[in-house]
Amino acid sequence: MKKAERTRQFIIEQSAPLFNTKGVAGTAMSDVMEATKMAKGGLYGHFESKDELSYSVVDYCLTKFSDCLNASLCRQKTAKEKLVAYIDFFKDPQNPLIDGGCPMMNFGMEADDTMPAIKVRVRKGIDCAIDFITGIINDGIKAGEFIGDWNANEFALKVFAMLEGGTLIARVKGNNQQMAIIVEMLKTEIEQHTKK
Amino acid sequence: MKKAERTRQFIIEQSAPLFNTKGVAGTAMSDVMEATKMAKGGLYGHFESKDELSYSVVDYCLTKFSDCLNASLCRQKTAKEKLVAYIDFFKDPQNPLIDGGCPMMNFGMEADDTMPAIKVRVRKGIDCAIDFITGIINDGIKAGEFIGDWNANEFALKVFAMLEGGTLIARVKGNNQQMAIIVEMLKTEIEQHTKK
DNA sequence: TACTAAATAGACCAATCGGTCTTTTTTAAG
DNA sequence: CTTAAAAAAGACCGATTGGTCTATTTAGTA
Repeated sequence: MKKAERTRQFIIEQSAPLFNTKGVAGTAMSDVMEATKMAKGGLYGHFESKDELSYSVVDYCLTKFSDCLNASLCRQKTAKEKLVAYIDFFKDPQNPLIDGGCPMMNFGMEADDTMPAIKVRVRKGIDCAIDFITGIINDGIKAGEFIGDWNANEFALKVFAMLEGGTLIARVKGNNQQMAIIVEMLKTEIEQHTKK
Repeated sequence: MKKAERTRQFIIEQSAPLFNTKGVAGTAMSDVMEATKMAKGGLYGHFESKDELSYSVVDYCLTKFSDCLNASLCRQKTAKEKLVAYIDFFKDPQNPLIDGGCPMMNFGMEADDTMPAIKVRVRKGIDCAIDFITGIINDGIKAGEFIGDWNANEFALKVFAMLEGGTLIARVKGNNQQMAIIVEMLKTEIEQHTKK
């Protein structure tokens, strides 16, 4: 990897927590300068605008999210274990993977009306997330772990929506009490659809 | 109501859609000037800072949300009808009560790490919302509409989390398909806990 | 080690930011 | 209608914004 490419990646990684906590509009290039200890000229040699940097940051956050999730899940063997691991991945919004919380919610809510380029990235992230859960459930049905008439799509959607809703509550309230209940409810529902 | 108070309210009402769509950081006082057709001096006669205006806007949005919800629910007689009406209130995130979508999610996500004064307001809003659902369910249990061993708190939390998660999905994807499924799932679960 | 190309620094820019203050206009009571 | 007070306008302020450009430093190769 060339020097330039390494530096570019370094800038993205240092900027990600900033954008994810303060938002795109709330993050100034002076913040990025401080976080990277680089001068303005250095930054603009790698990104032609703050917008372009923000797109790269969103891509990085979503990819990191997906990568870590995958890494966590591939340690599990059965579909049920994977499903539970997926849910547990969200259970502590106070200590998120990237400072600021879930990038899908952060960037999604900021971008929905005003930043189409970011909105489309988040949309793909959400689609991937739900499809991923659906896939695990269908695998479990095929493997005979789960009962056959479980609607994989519906439950995947329920899992994702409840986890994101729970993230909102936990972040705003500053504790994970409600999130813990949500996680328990989801696990109970998984148990009810597991063959004995 | 004095002139000053009317003007103050006018400024808040005109600003609410701005802050709710573009965010606090993304909304400039020049935007508020344009929306209200007022000059800077006029605005700062009613609010000592942009921050103070933003707090009033958040309060206004949450109050409007709560008021409209109450108005919608008090038209219903039974607890079940109220519960269904509550859910239906969220079913079309493409056409929200206030431009920009759900203020709890919009302001909550922007404020969670950086704006404690807004965060505390949203926290109260979320608590009220969940308590409100819990109350409806408990009323329904007492009235004999719902089965007795239904955990009101848990289901209230589920309703709120799924609706907020569904709002995120709908806003980012630009359609209500998933939200419609979520609404259906919730109604089905209500039906399952209704005495026949 | 010398040299060339890539990478970075930082002075600089116009535009915009949130906010102030004095002047002017509007309001409402007598 | 007069008048005193309230409300609004808009010129103005320093700070900060995103972004440019040239001089300088660094990196890699012959």
